[in-house]
Amino acid sequence: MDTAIICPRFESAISLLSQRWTGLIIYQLLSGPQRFSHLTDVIGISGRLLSERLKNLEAQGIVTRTVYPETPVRIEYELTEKGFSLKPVMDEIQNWSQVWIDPIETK
Amino acid sequence: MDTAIICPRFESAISLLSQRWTGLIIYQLLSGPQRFSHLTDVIGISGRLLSERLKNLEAQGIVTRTVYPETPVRIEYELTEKGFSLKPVMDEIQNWSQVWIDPIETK
DNA sequence: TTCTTTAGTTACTTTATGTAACCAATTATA
DNA sequence: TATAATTGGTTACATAAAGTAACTAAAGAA
Repeated sequence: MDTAIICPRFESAISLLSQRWTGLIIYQLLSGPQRFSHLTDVIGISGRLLSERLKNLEAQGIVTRTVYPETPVRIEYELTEKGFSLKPVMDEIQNWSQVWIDPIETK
Repeated sequence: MDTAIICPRFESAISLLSQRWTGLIIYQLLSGPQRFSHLTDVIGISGRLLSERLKNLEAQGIVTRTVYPETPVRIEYELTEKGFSLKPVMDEIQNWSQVWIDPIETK
């Protein structure tokens, strides 16, 4: 019985990225702090799910939420160091996609 | 209106990895060809979903399926070059997880 | 007072996933 | 000959997650 077990830390990390939208949110935030409505526009996610995902990412220390009490209120989401350090992962996904994904079928 | 659009190839790649189990299956197959039942055991995925995912990965040219008509039949799943070239992505996820995931809470 | 804007939330429908029982093919065993 | 064992699935059904669209709170502007 070759019961080679998968590294729990890897499993935890991949379960984060396996959650729908999470990878895209992090990727998008790599280009700097952004507000809620901008994220919905650019990513194409609904407010309901974006709200849920951002709360989750905040709870995991990947994203911070900052309130600017202007009018109307401005709230910005930004990657923490932990979040930003996912850049090499995103870069490799980008690299792979440039080589292997046909731009015509793009899903 | 800053309608910066997300690269469609990146989006396509991340939607692949955002599908539950897909990342783990690819990661596991990086260590060599493996059969159906071994994958269910190691990954902890049900036969129903493993079957679905493998068909999908095969259709995308990421995995091949080989039948060995022994007794009982042996069927092996193996990464293609396209699949194997996701190794750098998996390596970076691994790296990140070693630095940022606390082994105690592991999800 | 009514309107706008941002950042959400709520209620409801549709899709994806989890679970467990079942099936076909093939050979070994009683 | 009938029964069992093994692999690689599939089917049917229950539960969880995601999609959709309407709604809300806060706060200043018209």
